Amino acid sequence: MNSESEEDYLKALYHLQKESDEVTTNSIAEFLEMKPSSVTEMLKKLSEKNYINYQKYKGSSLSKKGRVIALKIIRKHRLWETFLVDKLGFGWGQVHIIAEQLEHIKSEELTDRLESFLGNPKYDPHGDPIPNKEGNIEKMNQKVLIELHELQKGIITGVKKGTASLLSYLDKEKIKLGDKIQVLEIIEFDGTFIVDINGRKCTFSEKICQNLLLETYD
Amino acid sequence: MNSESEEDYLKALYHLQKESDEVTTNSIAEFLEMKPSSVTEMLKKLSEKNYINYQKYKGSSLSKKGRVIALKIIRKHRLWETFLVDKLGFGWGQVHIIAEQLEHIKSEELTDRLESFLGNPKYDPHGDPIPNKEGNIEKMNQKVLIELHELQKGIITGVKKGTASLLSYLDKEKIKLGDKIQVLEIIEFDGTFIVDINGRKCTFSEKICQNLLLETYD
DNA sequence: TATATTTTTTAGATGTGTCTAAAAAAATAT
DNA sequence: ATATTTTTTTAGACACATCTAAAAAATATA
Repeated sequence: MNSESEEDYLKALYHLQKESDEVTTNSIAEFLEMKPSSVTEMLKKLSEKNYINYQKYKGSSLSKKGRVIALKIIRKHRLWETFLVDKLGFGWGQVHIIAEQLEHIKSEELTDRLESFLGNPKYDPHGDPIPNKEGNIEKMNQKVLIELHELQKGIITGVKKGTASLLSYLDKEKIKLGDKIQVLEIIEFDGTFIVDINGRKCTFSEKICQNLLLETYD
Repeated sequence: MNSESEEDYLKALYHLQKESDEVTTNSIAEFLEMKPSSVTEMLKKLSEKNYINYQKYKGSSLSKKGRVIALKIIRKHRLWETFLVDKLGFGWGQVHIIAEQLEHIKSEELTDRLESFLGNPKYDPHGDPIPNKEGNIEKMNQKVLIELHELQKGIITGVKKGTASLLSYLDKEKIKLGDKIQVLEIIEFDGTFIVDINGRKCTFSEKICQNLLLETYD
């Protein structure tokens, strides 16, 4: 049986791994809002359990076993989000925190029954694919920043074709591929996005938002 | 914010208090399957937080504040049980363990939405009353042992009128009012109940079951 | 390449909730 | 009324997951 903490780390690994195959200790720490030393501790434990491949000072990555566990958590998260929105009438922005608790409830039968109660949905309310019982998931779907709603989170994965200049702008602003981003506010008047990047507040024009690609996560 | 552990203790206090007003440290330990020393520790903490009245070597009892918290947990537990049975098609015996996890999910809005999604039920699938948002609950409903189903749990609260002799029988068997009981198996052939009392296996004839009163709990 | 900086790990501390063993208080029996 | 037993508490230990501060390794820079 795995602790909630372990599950959170595996989920983090999964999301961060979509960006680059080897995940750094610091990026996990930042993602989970923890200190790198705490992450190291946990990485040792997860490695011990053969959930991840980890070598001191090198990065870490999920093992097959670890990925299956991560996908089971993500499956539960997305099913619960679907339940909260479809059945209980919650709004998009509200379901995150609650689903983060519900995803740790342990009962395979519960998950399966929930799935069929929801009509075997293929996508959650944000359009992200729901892994199946076996831990298979549709290829990740990249989104344009402008499609995100308030409070949604993602990882920067690239820019639209022909906008390399945007990359250099981001470079100047010390924003890199793989950075974690959360939409804080969308100004209705001009479509400006106020986002949080690595704890720093940033303002993006509508044009930037139309060209910045990211992978959302829950 | 209270920990799951604190919530479990308050809930235990609530259930045990239905039997006698002052609850002993040992009875809590037995109820929660923990060592008395651990219970003492927690009682000190809960007392510190003004959730219980506690005096060394005397018993403990819920404060008004503590009772409200306990009832909120019980409310959630019974709503989730209703969800599991009514919406997901679980059987009676299966929902306990799952609801014990779900009852700790923290979101008032979730609880309230769930309640209205379920059609504002007044009773859970076992017939136990569901406390309302304000923490009011219908007078506890005492049941006859024979009404219980397999795996259901209760606390012995008395015997039917005119069966004082049953009490002396129970006395001989070292079974007292306030003892925790769980139905392990019901023999269809003759209606015999095999139950667990304080970790000890016991067999009750149908006649005994018709006369033994208890308060069920989840 | 030598030095400085950043990243990662180690060492040791803390808080929570549990345990065991022993001491203290209360209840029971002689 | 005293001795015995039971209950409850205290004292000290441990596991878990976190932290801070310092050391070690890797990376970047001059």
